[in-house]
Amino acid sequence: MRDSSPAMSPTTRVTLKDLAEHAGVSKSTVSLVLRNSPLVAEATRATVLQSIDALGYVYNRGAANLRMRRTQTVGLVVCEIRNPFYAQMTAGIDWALDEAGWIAVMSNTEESVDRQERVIRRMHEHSVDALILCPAAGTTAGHLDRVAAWRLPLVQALRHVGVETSDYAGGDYAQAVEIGMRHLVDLGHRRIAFIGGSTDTSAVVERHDGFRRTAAGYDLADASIVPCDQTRDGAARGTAAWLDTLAPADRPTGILCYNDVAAFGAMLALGDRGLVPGRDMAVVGLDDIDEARLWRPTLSTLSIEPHRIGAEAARLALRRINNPGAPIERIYVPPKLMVRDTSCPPPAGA
Amino acid sequence: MRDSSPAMSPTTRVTLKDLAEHAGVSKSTVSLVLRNSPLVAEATRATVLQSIDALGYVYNRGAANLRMRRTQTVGLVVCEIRNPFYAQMTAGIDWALDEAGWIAVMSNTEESVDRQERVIRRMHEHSVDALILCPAAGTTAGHLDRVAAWRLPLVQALRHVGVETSDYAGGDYAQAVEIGMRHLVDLGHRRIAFIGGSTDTSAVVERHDGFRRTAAGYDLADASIVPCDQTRDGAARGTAAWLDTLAPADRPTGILCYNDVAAFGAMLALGDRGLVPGRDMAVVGLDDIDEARLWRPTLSTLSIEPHRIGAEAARLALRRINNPGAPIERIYVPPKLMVRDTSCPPPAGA
DNA sequence: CTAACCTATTGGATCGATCCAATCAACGTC
DNA sequence: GACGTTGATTGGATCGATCCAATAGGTTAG
Repeated sequence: MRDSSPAMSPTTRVTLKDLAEHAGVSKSTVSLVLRNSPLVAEATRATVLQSIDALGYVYNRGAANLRMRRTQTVGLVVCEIRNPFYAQMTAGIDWALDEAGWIAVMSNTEESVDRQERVIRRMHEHSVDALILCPAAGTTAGHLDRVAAWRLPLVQALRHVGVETSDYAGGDYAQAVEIGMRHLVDLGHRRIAFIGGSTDTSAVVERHDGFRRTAAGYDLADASIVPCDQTRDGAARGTAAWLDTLAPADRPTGILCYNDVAAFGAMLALGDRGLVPGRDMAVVGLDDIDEARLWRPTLSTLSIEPHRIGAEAARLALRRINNPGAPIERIYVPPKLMVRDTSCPPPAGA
Repeated sequence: MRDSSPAMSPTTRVTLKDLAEHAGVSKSTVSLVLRNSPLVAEATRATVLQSIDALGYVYNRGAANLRMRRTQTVGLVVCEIRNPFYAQMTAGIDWALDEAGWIAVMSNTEESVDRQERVIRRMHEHSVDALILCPAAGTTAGHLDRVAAWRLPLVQALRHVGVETSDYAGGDYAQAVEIGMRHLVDLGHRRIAFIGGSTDTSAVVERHDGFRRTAAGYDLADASIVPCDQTRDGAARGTAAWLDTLAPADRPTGILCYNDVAAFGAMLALGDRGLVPGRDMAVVGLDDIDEARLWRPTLSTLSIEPHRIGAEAARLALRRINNPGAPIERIYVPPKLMVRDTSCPPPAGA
């Protein structure tokens, strides 16, 4: 729809007042039409709607926001958008906001707390109605007090620092480990190892504990944890060193890995020792990154569904905007098992 | 900094008027201090600054924007944020905007033109000062007319539909092909093939033409194009079928691929035929995705530097906001050659 | 005929900043 | 002592919407 009134001033925007004059009603009435209030008569509404597209009017949300104290925007602060995980989550948030007619003001912190503090303040200056935050590494609960003092609704996503004071949507890693373990047990494995995790961050502790707890519920011959860095190289070296300490008969028949990247590292080490993943040893990853289904052999893993987590986070944000006093809500999206090539029963000999 | 005035009303925000009363000056003066105008006396400025943090004042950009007709926001419309390429570009845009004190209103279109139209309008309603757009597949020049009619500054990034009417920042694919070719020639190769590209989209034509043009400049024994789908599987099948038609002596000694994903597919086909990439045949990709440096053998490729392209796009947007009448600017970021394991001279026999 | 009660519409105040012309104080000059 | 000049400050209009109390017309009831 091009602007059909060529006489219209090029520099200034068409306003509600212009519409009112053109339609021969008051600007209050025009405003009611814009918000499709049931108060206006059908005939009047039609006239106004005609004027709207005759003049090519565009709603000025900024002006409305000043009066309404609502911007229909949500601030989204991501710790690292280049990480496909967070990109997926971002897509999920954007999808859910778009459905509701909202839009996100976004910023990437690159894991810098300073930058995070800066953009959060900037977002508050822009009066976002809520904040969805993946806290940068090093964020403390104290940093979030400021947001609370502003009474700015906050939802943490995928990561959190203290889940007591704000809504949260994330993946259920403990359950993921549990499902992965059950999958291996169901395939007949009784000697299972967990590869990866050397620090004592919450992410590591959660998985190790999950592994130990689940292992205790089954009658296993072995359930050791191989601590190592959860990078490709770290897992490759860690797995290699550990395998070399074991007699073939003592080797586990299935391994569960900290994440998919670690799983690829572990598979490298297996390959070097002539062990074929999915035949000589079952391997299960965690995350379901793209490579998991694209490489050969395809990797069995647990999907954390970051897209869905993002959609849930957006839902929580909108909920809290509409009901600031609602009780804190925490959502742990259940993981989904993706069975692929590296799933197999224990080899016949074992 | 917690709010130090506990008596302050919890529901309403501190305004410039409150500051004025607290500091005993007029709101005009406070406004001047906020924009650090040289007009105010040093002593007055100090008093006002004290009041600012005594009351925990936060600037209301929405209100200012109504008067100034500037929001200090840029709309960012991405065709698919889950594609790491666009995620990188997004990070670059965000980085450059943050440096300048601006912020992005972001939305992902998932390649839907409808959704794109919707969010662009929404962004205009929010009065973004400029728009950075990676057009969704299927976008026509006509779609962009509306933006032009609104006089909303537009920058296209990474993709474009008609580069005549708006600023643009993207990668130089033709030059990338040229550099890749020269790299192979410098290594001693005289039989070179190009793998991938079956449609006649601009992206394919640009690369095929670049390949032919560059090939013509060298004295090569062979420079064939192997058209096939640029997916992993497509390139694997295409490469396999093509190799099987050739006598070993007629085989090229180096291949250049449509992109890294196609390169991985081609390497799969090579491996199946007992050819080791980086020893029996040189392979060069294009894009430099993460997998290129993470998998074994590591893949030589050309980096398109999407992060830098994003930063350039942001720069163009800010430039045009400040100078709407400036001439159209088009930026083609030069590709960077990443030499890795798959680079090698032709095998001794050839 | 008037009161009561809908339904549809409206004028003017308001949100929180900026902008501009006007004012005020202080000082030097003739 | 009147006047111009410079520097600092201010009141009030303004941006473009919403909100609210007021009102105009029309119908029905008593």
